[in-house]
Amino acid sequence: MSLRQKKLEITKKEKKNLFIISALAVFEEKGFNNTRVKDITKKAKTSVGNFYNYFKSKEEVLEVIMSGIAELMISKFRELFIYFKDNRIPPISAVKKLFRGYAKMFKEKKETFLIFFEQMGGMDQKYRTKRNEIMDNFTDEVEKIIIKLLEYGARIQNPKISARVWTSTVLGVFIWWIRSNFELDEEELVNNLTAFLVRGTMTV
Amino acid sequence: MSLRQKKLEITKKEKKNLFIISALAVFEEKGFNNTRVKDITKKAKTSVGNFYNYFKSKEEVLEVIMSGIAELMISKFRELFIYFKDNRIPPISAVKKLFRGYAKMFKEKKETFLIFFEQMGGMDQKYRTKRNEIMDNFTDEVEKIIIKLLEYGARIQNPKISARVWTSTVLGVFIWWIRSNFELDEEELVNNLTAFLVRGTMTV
Amino acid sequence: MSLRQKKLEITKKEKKNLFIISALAVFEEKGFNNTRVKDITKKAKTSVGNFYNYFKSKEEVLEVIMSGIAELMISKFRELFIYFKDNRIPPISAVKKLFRGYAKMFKEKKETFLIFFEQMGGMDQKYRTKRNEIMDNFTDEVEKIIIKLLEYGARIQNPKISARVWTSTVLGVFIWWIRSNFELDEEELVNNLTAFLVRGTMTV
Amino acid sequence: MSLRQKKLEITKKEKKNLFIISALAVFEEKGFNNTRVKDITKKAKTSVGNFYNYFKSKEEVLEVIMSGIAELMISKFRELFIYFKDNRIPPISAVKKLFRGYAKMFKEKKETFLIFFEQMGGMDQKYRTKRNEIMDNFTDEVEKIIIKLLEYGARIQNPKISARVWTSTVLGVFIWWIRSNFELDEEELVNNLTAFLVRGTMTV
DNA sequence: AATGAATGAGTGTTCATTCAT
DNA sequence: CATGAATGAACACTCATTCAT
Repeated sequence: MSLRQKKLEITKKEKKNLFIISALAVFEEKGFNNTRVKDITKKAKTSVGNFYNYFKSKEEVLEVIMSGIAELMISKFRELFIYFKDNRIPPISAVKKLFRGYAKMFKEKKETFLIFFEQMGGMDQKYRTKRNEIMDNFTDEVEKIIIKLLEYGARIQNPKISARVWTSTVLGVFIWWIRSNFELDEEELVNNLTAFLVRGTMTV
Repeated sequence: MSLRQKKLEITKKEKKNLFIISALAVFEEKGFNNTRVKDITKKAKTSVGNFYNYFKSKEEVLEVIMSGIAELMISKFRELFIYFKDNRIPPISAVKKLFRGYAKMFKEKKETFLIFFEQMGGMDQKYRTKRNEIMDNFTDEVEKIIIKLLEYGARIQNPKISARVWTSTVLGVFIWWIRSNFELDEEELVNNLTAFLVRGTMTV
Repeated sequence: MSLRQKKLEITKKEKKNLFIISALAVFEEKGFNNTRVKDITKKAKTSVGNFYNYFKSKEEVLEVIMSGIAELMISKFRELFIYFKDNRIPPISAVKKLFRGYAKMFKEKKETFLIFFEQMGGMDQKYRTKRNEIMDNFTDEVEKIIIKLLEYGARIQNPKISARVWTSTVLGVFIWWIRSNFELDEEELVNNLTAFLVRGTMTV
Repeated sequence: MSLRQKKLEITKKEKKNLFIISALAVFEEKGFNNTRVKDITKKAKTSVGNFYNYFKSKEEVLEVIMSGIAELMISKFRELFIYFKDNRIPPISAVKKLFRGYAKMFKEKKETFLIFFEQMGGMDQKYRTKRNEIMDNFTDEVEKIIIKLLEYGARIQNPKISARVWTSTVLGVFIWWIRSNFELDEEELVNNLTAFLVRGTMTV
């Protein structure tokens, strides 16, 4: 690949990204179904036709966004799960660190998460299935935390249910936090969530 | 009003209900945006035109459904909150009774709740706002439980956040339960949820 | 035909007439195309279905109305043309008498005439043709006046054109009179119209 | 604005005009209400969707046409009224010149005028009101002729009525002329009309 | 690559007419 | 005769996608 080609490649990627960012903003405002391709291109300050030089359909943008989410949620998790492996960090602190990492991520990608959690269900079967898959995968990962916690306390709950509770709680609370425009102090939120989930899961 | 008119009135209400039930089933399957009025009338075994004798638009059915949900969630809550006022019932039992009541309701109205939680966000601003209002109202009610619980234990959490945690957890878990086709045993779900939330909220 | 049958016949005719009157009122207000059968039956205080016991279509009412107009215009003309045959009445007075008769008729049947002149053209080919036929027939009759007048003065105009001028003028002015809600005094209108048309047609 | 943009601008105006011309032809044939947007685009050899790149509704084409008419009638009048101001031209000749100008205009814009006079009444309240306004404005202008004529003869008529008579007569006769497919010789029509109206209005 | 006019299948809604009661 | 719910064909308008420039 020549230097010239590489440059073009980069510009192309940047342009594609611009479309994604524009799409996210509009989807968030109007919802996927009520967003016109023209709305996206207007925000990206280009023409409708040009959009189709980068994506083969309106749905494709969404798919790109969604794949990003799926990957992000899992990779972030793995990145943060490392704290649980470090025996010098008590598990509660590890949970806190994990939640702090997630809080940061939600803050940065708020539109993406809003679309994922609020809108994806309203699309069609295909997306609902995809969404549930992503949630299930995430719940599987979360189960690892539960198991780690159990090494420190007596289990009293079905770990599957616990994991589901964690997922529902964390995501539900973070989404509410986004919607409230991050009104509540991040540290307070993280502390409460940690205390709540850890205490709910463990017993003395 | 004559007897004949009364009868007609009843039939009309039943017919309207049939449309609502049919609409619910199709919305759940295809999503609101991908549902054609024809799909609804086909399921109701009648003609497209006739639909418009009962509703002035496709959106109106949704609005009727949504108003029903809002009312149902709150009225059910008030009906079940009575247990907290009876001093002979320990609060944990009261919570369990409440969850049992909700489990029953979610089971009966599963399509309605799926549409409410999964699809309403994907529609437009109007519906998102409405959904958030309903959730906020519900959270306000839930706060009453938290306050009741606090009479029995030491508060360690912001009750607003606690209420939000309860709402997110309960709804998230029940929706998952619906989607899993009620795989998990109801009693186990109720017990786990209760233990989790009560323990998470209270401290000895 | 038995007495009972005769009575029924009468009631039927009256009912039909009620529909026609109601239709006229609504057509005049909303225009034929924007009138719903329901509007007509509402005004007639009966049900949609019942309308079809008397007319086989919405168009049929219009046709009945139009036939009435055609007949009325010509029969009125013949009734009033009698003055021209009475040699004791000077032609100018005869014209005045004719216009007075027409003024009365337009006043009584204002809705009918408004529909005929203002709306019939906007319907389809069929009605435009019908309307033109009616106008042409009427113009043919009017030519008889021109000819009578010519016996009293020198002709300077093509009598076909004169007749057309008379028709256009008389109908145009009367329609304007109806629309202005008969603001102008009837006698003044008749006098002016007469002076105008007679003088325009005749020469000393 | 670049050269390219200017060219596009011109093409766009031409295209819009093509739609108007096509619409006129179809409206005239089928009537506004019986014209399908598809009929218009078929005549313009383009697609339904494209129509909506130029007009926001079927009604808008009509409105554009109507505004054109209103303007045309008045501007033509003002253009031709100049003859009345030139004292070397006798008023009868001025009237003739004016009618000649109108005859030409009616010939060129026959579809437009047919739609205006024959169909506009059958639409709804809005259009009837608009039509009457246009007619009233025109009648106001016509009154100026009457007043000019009065400088040459004795007034015997209410000038308001006279103006209305002129409007009704001229328009009625010209419309009939259009419908008869311009059978009658233009010069004869103009002469007759002039003689008729001038003589009807003036007195020795 | 960029533009925006052109395409046309698709959908909510209306309403004349029918029909069971 | 009367009622008004039921029918379904018809139509205005939308918008993702294509294509000529």
